Amino acid sequence: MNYRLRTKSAPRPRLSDVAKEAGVSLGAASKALSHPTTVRPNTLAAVRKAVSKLGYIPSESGRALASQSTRLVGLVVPTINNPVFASFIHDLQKVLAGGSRQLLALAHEYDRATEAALVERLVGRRVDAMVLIGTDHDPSVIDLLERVRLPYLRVWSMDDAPESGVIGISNRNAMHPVIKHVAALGHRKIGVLGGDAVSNERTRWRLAGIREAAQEHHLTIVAEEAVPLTINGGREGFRRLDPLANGMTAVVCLTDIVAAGLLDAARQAGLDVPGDLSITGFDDIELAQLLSPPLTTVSTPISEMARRTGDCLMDMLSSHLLPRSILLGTSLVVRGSTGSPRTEPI
Amino acid sequence: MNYRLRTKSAPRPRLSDVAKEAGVSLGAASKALSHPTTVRPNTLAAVRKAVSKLGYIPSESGRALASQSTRLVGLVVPTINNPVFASFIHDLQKVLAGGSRQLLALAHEYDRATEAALVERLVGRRVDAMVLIGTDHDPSVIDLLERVRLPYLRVWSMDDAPESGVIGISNRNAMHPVIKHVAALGHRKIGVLGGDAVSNERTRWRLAGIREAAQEHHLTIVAEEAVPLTINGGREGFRRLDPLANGMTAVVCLTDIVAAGLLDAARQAGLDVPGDLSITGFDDIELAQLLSPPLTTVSTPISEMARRTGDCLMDMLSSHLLPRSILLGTSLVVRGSTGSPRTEPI
DNA sequence: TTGTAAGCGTTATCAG
DNA sequence: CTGATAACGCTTACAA
Repeated sequence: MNYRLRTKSAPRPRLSDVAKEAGVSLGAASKALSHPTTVRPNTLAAVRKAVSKLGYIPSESGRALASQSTRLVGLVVPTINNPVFASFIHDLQKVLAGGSRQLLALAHEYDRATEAALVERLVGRRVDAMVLIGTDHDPSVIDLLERVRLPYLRVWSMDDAPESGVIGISNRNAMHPVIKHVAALGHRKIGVLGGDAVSNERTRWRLAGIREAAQEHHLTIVAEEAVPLTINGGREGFRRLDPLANGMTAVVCLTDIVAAGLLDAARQAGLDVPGDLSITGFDDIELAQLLSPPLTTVSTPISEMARRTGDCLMDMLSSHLLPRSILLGTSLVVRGSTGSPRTEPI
Repeated sequence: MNYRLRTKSAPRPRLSDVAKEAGVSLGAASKALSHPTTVRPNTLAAVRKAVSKLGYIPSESGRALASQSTRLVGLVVPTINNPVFASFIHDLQKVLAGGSRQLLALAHEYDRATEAALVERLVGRRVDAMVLIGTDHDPSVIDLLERVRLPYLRVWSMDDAPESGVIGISNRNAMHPVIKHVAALGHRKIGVLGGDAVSNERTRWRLAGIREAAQEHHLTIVAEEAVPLTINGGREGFRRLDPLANGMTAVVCLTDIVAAGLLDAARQAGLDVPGDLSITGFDDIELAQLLSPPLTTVSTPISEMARRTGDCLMDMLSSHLLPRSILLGTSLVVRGSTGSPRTEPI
């Protein structure tokens, strides 16, 4: 710390300065900038000239207060530090930019109370609309949103199939092809590795789908472990499941990240994948195809989800209509991490 | 689209409603909320009670206009869809949240003009401070920031070693250990794969470091290719370099992502890594250790960068002092993707 | 300590 | 089409 940063801070030009410079009234200047077609070309030109001469940049704060619109959309995600959410944010932001709105994204780190607090912050910021991940939230969250009548969308999961305001996949249904695939390869005893079912609805629904399908295909779920949804969580999961010792020939993971960690630990332990152990993931992040062997996983339409979320938001904001829910599809991507179990020991 | 979203929109309570409910003046209510210690306990209690009764949530718009502070920090990154920037955002946000500020992050997608436009948007939002990636920007960006006297920090690269306001690594120096390592393994002819040196200063400085070090260690750079900094860019890079045909035994990549793509393409082509080709990356993202073979790369202190950036921002905002620049260290992480070149054909 | 009142920088209404 | 003028919701001297 050494140099002084601001001295007297020459005040930034405001709209009234522009108006004065252009020789028009405040109102005319305002209209010239926000509704250029409703003023005379003369006026418009004069205002524009004054703007560039003064280097005027309109204050969104003032504008927000007067117009009751911040042009900000709030988003609360579990974490930004996860490729699925990062790319969702990235894509959504791109759509919103087209409508000259910006995305204010906050991370709750898988904590319900934090999520509720962040939503309140965003309400305080007077965002024009809000996007939440999933449909399972602290009751206070939805209460608040309804009370202040803030348009909101829930995305990612559509398992409980609400009629409107949700855009997402069926986590439950998404697991069926996975289990079918694993069963078809001849596996009979599997393990499952996911997040915390209590706090994570995606884990919960995927688990539900697995159980249904396992029953249908006469697969035995030897163990279900919950770990942090990180690489290290996956490694930890390998230790906890100890697949070989417990007779599993396949582990179904509820995210690619966790699968990557599990795969790493399995190979460190000298297992052959898929010879000794088959592994599946969920999300189909870029990493999945780069692993050795590349990961069999479920592809989720994140970009499309982002695009449709953006479109819906724009619609909601202009029409004040609540959009009908949208169910997006998923698909099984079979790669090298799954195969038939060895019938004989090596 | 079917249900009506808002009806008459009951107006949200404002501070004057709270004041009325609490039986105090507007000013007192304001002070009770923003400077709780400066009012009588009685008043404070009454205001708080009114707040919760009415479900009052202060408007940041109003507050921003009156206090001339949005509690928002602007950040412009190349892309959010890249683990290094995603985790930087995540970590920085966490630090800022501690100071009850929020991060508004925008992506310019490696386009200088877009970056300039985004900075102007953020200035329009009246963010309290701004963070830019790198020191190489359109002149208009810095001009604007200086003109409006907005505190800003530049992070990531510190190659041109400015005295203040920059937090980052030396990309140039970071490459020396890589080249030394490659040379020590016995390589003599290498290829280099990075982004576009014209628009990407990180690529430029890393390239500079490689050239210096290559000369020093008597390595020949057979080819330098510029590709998009994506997995597919890396794959494309493999085709363009065609390392074996051109006599290279190692390719030095300027980011892990690109290295991952190159590695994938190399293995697809049947090459043995590192037997036929050694590969190095840069960043040490999580992916690096999961590849097969795991990637030799340069570890960058992203979390520390984020933490120090956050701390500096807080300091700048409270003290109005421009922080002295900070140079952070990097380190070579040797893993399995580098080894001695085969002296004989197989 | 508390109340009063003057902004903060726009937009929007409503006469001219 | 333009120009006053009143909001918008809050902070902050200043006075009481």
